[in-house]
Amino acid sequence: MAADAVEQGGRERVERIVATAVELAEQGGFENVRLREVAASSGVALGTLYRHFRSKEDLLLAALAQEVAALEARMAGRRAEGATPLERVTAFFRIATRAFCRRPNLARAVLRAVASGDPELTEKVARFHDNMSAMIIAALRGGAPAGGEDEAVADALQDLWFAALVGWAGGLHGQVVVVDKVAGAARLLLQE
Amino acid sequence: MAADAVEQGGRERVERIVATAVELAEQGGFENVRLREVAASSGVALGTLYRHFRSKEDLLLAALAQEVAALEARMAGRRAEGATPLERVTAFFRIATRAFCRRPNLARAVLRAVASGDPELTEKVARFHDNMSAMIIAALRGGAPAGGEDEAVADALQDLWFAALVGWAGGLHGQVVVVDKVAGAARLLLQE
DNA sequence: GCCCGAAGTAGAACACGTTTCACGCAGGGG
DNA sequence: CCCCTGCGTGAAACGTGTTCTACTTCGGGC
Repeated sequence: MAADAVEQGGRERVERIVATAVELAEQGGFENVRLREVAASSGVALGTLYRHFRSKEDLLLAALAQEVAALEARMAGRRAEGATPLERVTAFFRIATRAFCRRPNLARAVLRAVASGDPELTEKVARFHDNMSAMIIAALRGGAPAGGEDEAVADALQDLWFAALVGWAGGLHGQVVVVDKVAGAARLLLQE
Repeated sequence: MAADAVEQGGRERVERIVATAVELAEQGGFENVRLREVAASSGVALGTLYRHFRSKEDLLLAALAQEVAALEARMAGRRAEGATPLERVTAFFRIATRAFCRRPNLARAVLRAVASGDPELTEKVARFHDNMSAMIIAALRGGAPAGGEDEAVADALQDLWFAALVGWAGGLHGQVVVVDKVAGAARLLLQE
């Protein structure tokens, strides 16, 4: 194949596919990501799409990976703000929630992919989970201490966050409630 | 129409439909619940099925409602076992988890329906949530006390349970881990 | 006794995820 | 040089959720 520069838009196929999927998901959520349209809009054949992604959910998981990477980059820059673990972890979830919910339709679509329960995707979901855990633990320990239950607390908070987001996605409650739920649980968990 | 007794099997259509869906879900999970087959197997037309249920997810939610009702009936009979709130709530989640995971394929299918994020189903999901909350709170307070944060704790534990079940459904971990996650969080939340 | 509307039926039709097939094209090893 | 392999293409095909249409049937109110 010709040099990358000759590719449409200069980006690799996979990148283009994911970008198109994100765009469609932003506009109309999960159902709006029609794979024929993703393929056509990315200037790619349907078969090519399926060569790189096992399923629609898999494709949306790639979008999630992008978002997590962006969040990681953002968190890497700053020192954790807040004097106590509770303050720091609350601040982290506030940022993460805002970032995630900024594009509601995309968020809902991605959430649905994560919750699909497809065993093919377990590994990727687990990777996402680990990345989040690392960030949460980093927020809990801001400086040095490293409490004994950090992992357990981080795990619980992440699960809580996920469940709250699913509730948000279904329209059960607003974005603020998501943060409040996690923050409230963190307060109890950290006994402050 | 003739008296109910003349209906096939003596059960109403809706009952038969849900029962068939449960059966198919037990055997092969979400994808195995093919609506044409549900209809045919229930001795009903496809249109009838859609007159009673908005979607496949809606149908599976009805199955969930059945399970919750069964769990409620079961819990209503016994007095909450355990001396402390922690013991009681842990026992409750052990029972609930076992009941839910007894038929893994059905459980996964139902979970997927709950997590679909369909706004049409929000109300039913909320009702399910409320029923669970009531049972959890009842377990927390076994006799009298009624701690101030009971609702918050119950809510957190339910969310945690849901997230853990999604992880279980995806194959991330076993049934035991589900109970352990909830129990561990309960231990921290209740400060014991 | 008759009519109406609700619920049911049979079956076609549509949309979209997914699979498959036949083929092209480039690059690298023999 | 030729073939082999891997990626890509275009299009057809399949299965299944969902919708639609035309027809039937039943029970209750006039």
